[in-house]
Amino acid sequence: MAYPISLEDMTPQRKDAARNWEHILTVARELVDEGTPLQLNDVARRAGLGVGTVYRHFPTTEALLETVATPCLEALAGCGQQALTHNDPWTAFAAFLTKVVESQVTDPALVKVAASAHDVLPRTTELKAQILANGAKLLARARDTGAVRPDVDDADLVPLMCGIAYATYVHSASPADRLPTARRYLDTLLRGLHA
Amino acid sequence: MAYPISLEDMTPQRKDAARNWEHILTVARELVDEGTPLQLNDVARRAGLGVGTVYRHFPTTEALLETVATPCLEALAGCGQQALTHNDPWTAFAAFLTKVVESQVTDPALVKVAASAHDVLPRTTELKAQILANGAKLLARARDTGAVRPDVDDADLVPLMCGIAYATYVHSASPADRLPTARRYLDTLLRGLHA
DNA sequence: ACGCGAAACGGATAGCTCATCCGCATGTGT
DNA sequence: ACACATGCGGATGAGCTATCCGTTTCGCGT
Repeated sequence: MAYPISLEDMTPQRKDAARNWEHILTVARELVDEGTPLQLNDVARRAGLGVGTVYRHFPTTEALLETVATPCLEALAGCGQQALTHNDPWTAFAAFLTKVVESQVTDPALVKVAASAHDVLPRTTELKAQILANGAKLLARARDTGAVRPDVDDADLVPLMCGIAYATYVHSASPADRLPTARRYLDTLLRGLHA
Repeated sequence: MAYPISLEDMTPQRKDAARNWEHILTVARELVDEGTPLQLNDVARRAGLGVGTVYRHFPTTEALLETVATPCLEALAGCGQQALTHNDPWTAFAAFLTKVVESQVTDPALVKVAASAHDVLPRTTELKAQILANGAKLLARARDTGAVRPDVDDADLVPLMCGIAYATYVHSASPADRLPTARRYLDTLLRGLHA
C-alpha cells in the first residue's frame, strides 16, 4: 500500500483523450442511471464519438461499468472504516450493511460489479477486497460480542447484500420505491442475523 | 377452473411436430440443467433441427424457458395446496418457502421465470398466480396467529424468494453447494420474519 | 511559429447471436 | 394415389461486440 493507485493513474495523457474519457464516463453514468443495459455502441453514439475511441478507453462493457461504479465503491470502503470506529459492534455492523444496500439499490452498476466474481480492473478488485475486509471485521466484532449468530460467515456478506438488492429490484418497478423496500428487507435480514 | 389447461393443449397436431416439440424441450432441459444461458440457435443445433423449427415452436427464449419451468411450477402449486392442510400455520408456511427455494436453486429456469413480471405463456401466469395465492394464504394464516410479523406483505414473498435464490447463486460456484447454502439463507430469513 | 513523431480518433469491417421469411418436404385426409 | 395443409430448414437480415488501420490531432523541441 505504499503507492495507492487512484483514478488519475489510468486517465490518459493528452487533453482530448482525457476530455473524451470523462465524457464517456459521464454518458455511461447517465445510461446506467436510466437503467439502460450500457452498450458501448450506444455510449459512442450518445457521446458523439467513434466506437473505436470508446473501446480504446474501455476495452469491455465490464471495464466501463466497473469504472462507473468506482466512486461508489470508494465511498463504501470509507464507510466501512468509519463504522469500525463506532463503539457498539452491532450498531456499526447494521449501519454498514444499510449503507451497502442503499448504495446498491441506488446504483444499478454496483450490483453487477459486486456479483461478478472476476473483475477487469485491479482497482475494483482492490476496493472490493477492502470493503469485504471491513465487513468481515465488523461481522467478527458483532459475532464475538454475541450480537450476531455464530454460524454467519464472511463469505455470506456479499451474497446476502446482492440478494437483498436483487429482491428489491424484483419488487419495485419504480426507482422511488426501492430505498424503503430495501430498508425493509435489510431490517428483516438483520433480525434474522441477530443472536 | 372448469376445463384446466394442461401441457397437451399446446402441443402441435402432426406427429413429426409433436416429436420435435418434445425433443426441443428435452434438449432445452439439458442446457438449463448445465447452467447454459439457453440460446435458441444452440438448442436447434444440439437437437439436429433447423433454427426455424425451434422458433416456430417457441417464438422467444422466454417461451421456451417458461415451458421448461412449467412442470416445476405445477409441483409448487401442488405443494402450496398440501401445505394449507397442515395444522401449524408457521410450520406450513416455512415448509412451503423451503420447497420454493429448493426448487429455485435446483432449477435455474425457475428464478428467471419467477423474477420476470410479464409472462409469455398464459399457463405460466396462471400457475404463478396460483402459487402466489397459496403463499399469500399461508402467510395470512401465519400472520393472523401472530407467528409472522405483521408488516410482511404478500407482495414480498416472490422478491424475497428470488433474492435468496440469487444470493445462493452468487455464493456458490458449484451446484452441489447450493442446496445447503439456500437452506441456511432461508433459515436466516425465517428467523427475521418470525414475530 | 513550425514541423515532426507519437498518441488518439473514427469508422469500416468481421464475427456472433437473435429472429424472420419463404421455397421445399413431409404428413394427412379423401 | 392425389392434393392440400402443415411443418421443416436454412438462407437471410438486423443488431451488438470488438478489432484494425488509415487519418487526424496534439504537444514538444527547435
